[in-house]
Amino acid sequence: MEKIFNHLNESQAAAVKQTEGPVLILAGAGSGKTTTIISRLAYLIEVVGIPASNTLTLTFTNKAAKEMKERSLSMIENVAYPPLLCTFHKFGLLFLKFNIHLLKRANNFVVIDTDDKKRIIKKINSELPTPLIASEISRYKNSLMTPDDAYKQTELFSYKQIAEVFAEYEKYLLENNLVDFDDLIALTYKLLDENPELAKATSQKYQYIMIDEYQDTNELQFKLLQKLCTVHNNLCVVGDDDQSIYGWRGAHIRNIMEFDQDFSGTHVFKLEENYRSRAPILKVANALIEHNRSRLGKKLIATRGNGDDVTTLNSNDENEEARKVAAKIEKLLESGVRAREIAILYRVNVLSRSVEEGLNRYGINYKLVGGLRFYDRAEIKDLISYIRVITNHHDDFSLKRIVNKPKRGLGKASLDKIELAAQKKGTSIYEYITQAPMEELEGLVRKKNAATLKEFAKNIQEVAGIAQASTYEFIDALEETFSLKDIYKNMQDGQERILNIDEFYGLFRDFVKKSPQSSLDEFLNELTLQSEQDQVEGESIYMMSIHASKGLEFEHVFVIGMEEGFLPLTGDGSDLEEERRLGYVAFTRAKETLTLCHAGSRFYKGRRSDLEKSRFFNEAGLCKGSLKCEKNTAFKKGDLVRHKIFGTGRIIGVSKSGREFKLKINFAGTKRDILASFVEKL
DNA sequence: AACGGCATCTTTTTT
DNA sequence: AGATGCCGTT
Repeated sequence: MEKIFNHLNESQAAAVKQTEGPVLILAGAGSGKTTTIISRLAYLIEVVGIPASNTLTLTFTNKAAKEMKERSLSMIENVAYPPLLCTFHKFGLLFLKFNIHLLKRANNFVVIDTDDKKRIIKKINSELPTPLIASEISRYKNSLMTPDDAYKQTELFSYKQIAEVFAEYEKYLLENNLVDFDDLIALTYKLLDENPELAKATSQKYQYIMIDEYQDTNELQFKLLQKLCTVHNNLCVVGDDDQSIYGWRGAHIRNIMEFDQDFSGTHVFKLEENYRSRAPILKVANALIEHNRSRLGKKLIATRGNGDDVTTLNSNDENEEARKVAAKIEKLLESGVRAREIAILYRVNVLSRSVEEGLNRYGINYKLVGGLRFYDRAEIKDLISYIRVITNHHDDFSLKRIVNKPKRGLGKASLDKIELAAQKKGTSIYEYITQAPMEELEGLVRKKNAATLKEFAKNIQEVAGIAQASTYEFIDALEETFSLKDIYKNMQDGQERILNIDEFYGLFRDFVKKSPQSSLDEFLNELTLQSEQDQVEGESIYMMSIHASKGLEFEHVFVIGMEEGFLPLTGDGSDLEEERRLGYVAFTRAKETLTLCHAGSRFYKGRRSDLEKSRFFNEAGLCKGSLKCEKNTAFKKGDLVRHKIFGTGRIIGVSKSGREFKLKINFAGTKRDILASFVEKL
C-alpha cells in the first residue's frame, strides 16, 4: 500500500483510489500519466483484491504496452496470471481467436498489414488510386458499414466503384481467411453486438478497464468500450485533449471532450503538475495552447523550477538553420550533454534533410526515427511471406509474392496462367504445382521453369517438415534452401538489405528462445501486430516528426521549420487547433532547453519559396517587445485580427509604440488601440 | 521477363 | 528534388 502511494501526488493518489465507476483522468504532458495508470492497476490488484485476470488495460502502441508491462511487473507482486495489458488490436486478436467461430470462421486466420491490403486492392482495381480505396475501406469498416451500405450511400460513380472493390475485397479476405487491422476491432465489436450473452460474459470478465491515450480513440473503439461496459461502468480513461494529434486518422476528440456525458457520474481528475520541463518552457507551451477554443481547460504547473528562457533561432534559409542548430548541438555535446538527450523535431519529415547535412558536416551522429519501418521493408516482407507459405501452403497471396524471389523465370504472364489453372481445378496454387503432371505444367510455362516450380514446391514442403520438428533449425534451413540473402548480393543497397535479413533472423531466434513451444503461426501474427523494433540505444542525437515524438522527452529540444505553412501546416483539410496541439506536444518534450527555429525561405517541392514566421511565436508570447518579430507577422491596414476579449476586428491603422507596433482596431464599431502582440491574425 | 524512361505527387502514422 | 508507378521497349 505504502509502496503504491509513495511516489504519487495528491491528485494522482485520488485518481488511483477512485476504482469504481467511470473515471476521466486528464493528464497533462509530463504529469506522471503512466505512473498513475500502473499504480491504479497495482492498487486494484494488491489492495482492493481484484483478480488480475479481471482487469483490462488497453494502449495504442506496442511500445506503450511494453513499457507499462515492465513497470507494472515491478510493482505488482505475487500474481499468478499477469493482468491483460495490451494494444487494442492485440485484444481484438485474442478475442477473435476465441470467438470468431461464431461468425462461422476458422480461428487460424492470418492478420494482414496495410501493404498486403493494398496489394489485394490493387489486384481488384488498378484504375482508382489504391491508397484512396484503402483508406475508404478503412473508413467504411470503422463506421460499421457493409459494402452494400457504402454503395447505397453515394451517388458518385467512382465511389460506387470503390464500394464494389470493397465487396470483392471482403470476399477475398473471407475466402483466404484473412483479417485486416480494422477487422480486429470491427469484428470484435460485431461479435459483441450480435451476441448479447457474449457481451455480458466478456464485460463480466473484465470488471475494471483502463484506456491509455483516450484522446486517440475513434468512434468504433468508443462503441467497443461501451460493449465492454455492458454490466458495469468501471471504465477509467486517461488522456489529454491538448495532445490529440491524430484527428486526420479518425481519432475522435469528441470522445474525451464528452466522456462525462457519455458515462454519467464520471469522476474527473486533472493531473496538472508537470515533472518534466523547466518553468519557461511550460509558460510558452501553456500560452500557445490557450489559444485553442475547443479544450477542456488545463494548465501545466511547473515543479522543476526556473531555467533557461526559450530561444528563438532566426535564419535566412534552411542551410543557415542547419549550421546554427548543428553548432549549438556541438556546444551542448562539448559541455557534456549526452547525445540521446538532444532531439530535433519537425512537422514534416522532408525537413530533416537539410539538418542532416549540417549535422554530417559537424560530424554529429544522429538517428532518424520513423521513415520506413523495419517490418515494412520489402526484403523483410518477402521473408515473412516465405514463412507464411511454409506454415500454410495454400496461402496463395503470400506464395505469389515469393514465387519469383529469387527469380525463377515466373513473370506476371506465367503466374496468371498457373493461377487460372489452379482456379479451374479449385485448388490452391501450391497444390496445383505439386499435383499437376509435369506435361501439363510444361504446357503453361517453359519446360525449364516447370521443373523449377516443382523444385520450389518440394523445398517448401521440406522446410515445413524441419519447422515442425524444430523451430530452432528452421531459420537456417530456410536460408540454406532458398538462399534469400543472395538475391541482394549484387544490388546497390544490397548490403543494407542483407543486414536487415540477418537482423530478422536474429529476432526470430530470440522469439524461439523466449517461447520455444510457440508455433510459426503465433510468431507470424505477433509480428504483424508489431511496430518498430526497439530503437537501439546509442550515442547519437534523435531526429523525428512531432508525431513520432509524442510520449518521449529530451533535455534539449530543437523545433525546426516553425513557419506558416509548415507549423502550422496550412492547406485543405488542415485544422489550426490540431496544429497548435502539435506545437504544444513539441514544446512539452523539452526538459531543460527549448529552441524554436524558423527560416526566411526553404527549398521545397522542387523550388525555393519565401516563408513567414509561424504565428505560434506570437501566440506563445515569444514576440513581446521585439520589432524584428513583427516584421514577419506583417500587420497591415485591413487585416482581420482576433483579440482574446474583444473578439474579431479589422485593423484600421498601424503605428509604432516604443519597441512594439500599436494597432488601431475596429471591433464591431468600437475603435480601440491595442498592442500588436495581444491579437492574432486571422 | 526485365529494364529504363516519363509522368505524377508530395503531412502527420499505428495497428 | 526525389520517390513511386506505369508503360513501352528490348
